[in-house]
Amino acid sequence: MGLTKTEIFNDKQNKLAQMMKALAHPARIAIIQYLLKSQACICGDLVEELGLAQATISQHLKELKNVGLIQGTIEGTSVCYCIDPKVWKQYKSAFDSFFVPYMSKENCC
Amino acid sequence: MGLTKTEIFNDKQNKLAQMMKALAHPARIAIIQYLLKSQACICGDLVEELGLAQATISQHLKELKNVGLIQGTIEGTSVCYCIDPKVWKQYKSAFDSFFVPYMSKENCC
DNA sequence: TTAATTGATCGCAATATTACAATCAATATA
DNA sequence: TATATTGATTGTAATATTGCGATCAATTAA
Repeated sequence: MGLTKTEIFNDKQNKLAQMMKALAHPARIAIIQYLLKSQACICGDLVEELGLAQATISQHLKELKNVGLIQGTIEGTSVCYCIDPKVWKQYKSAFDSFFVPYMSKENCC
Repeated sequence: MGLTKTEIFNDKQNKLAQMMKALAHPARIAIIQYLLKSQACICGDLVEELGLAQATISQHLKELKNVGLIQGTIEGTSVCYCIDPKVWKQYKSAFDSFFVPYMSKENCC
């Protein structure tokens, strides 16, 4: 156990859940917000910005990279990270189509 | 360890991460989608709909209840669940304001 | 070449999550 | 009242996540 039964759900559900999971941590939210704001590419001064150890930040960056949300390019000894606009747009539209408006019927709970 | 350092992030970041986490499982995505579609309140025929054990569904429902996304009202022996439109709207707008459009600069990664 | 800087990776410890069988509590039916 | 039905809760096992120190690899500077 401890393992999600992905096989009983459809692709969209699994993908959306994975997207949510990628952002289900304040550090990763903060990283994305930082990259959104400082449009220009940012290397690991995220370590200073957020108050987490370098190894921890590196791990969160890896997770964001794994889902394709960010890219990193090596620049000398440092690595420049930035958001992948294409994937970001995919996320945006996936979330948009999930969050349809909801009106409860009167006869409800 | 194994514990998220919430104190170093701001309220919005923590809250948004928590919202993402609440939906970071295909079963909970499926439950919400089911409740969105069958506007009318639905009890635990979710157990039949999804292929998970009753105890597991109950646990996922509890998590969705904990964040306020759904409500349950007892109706005889069964419990009727439905989405809380107010909270749903809050989620919608929180996600909307996070997913701002992103244009990468040319000089970027 | 040697030393410094940067960031990835490994290994560990602590906690969280997922899933389920078994059981419990409450209501409904016979 | 006795039995069924429904769904919550408990306990347990397996796996995942979070965080960090230590180390490693690559590049840069001296």
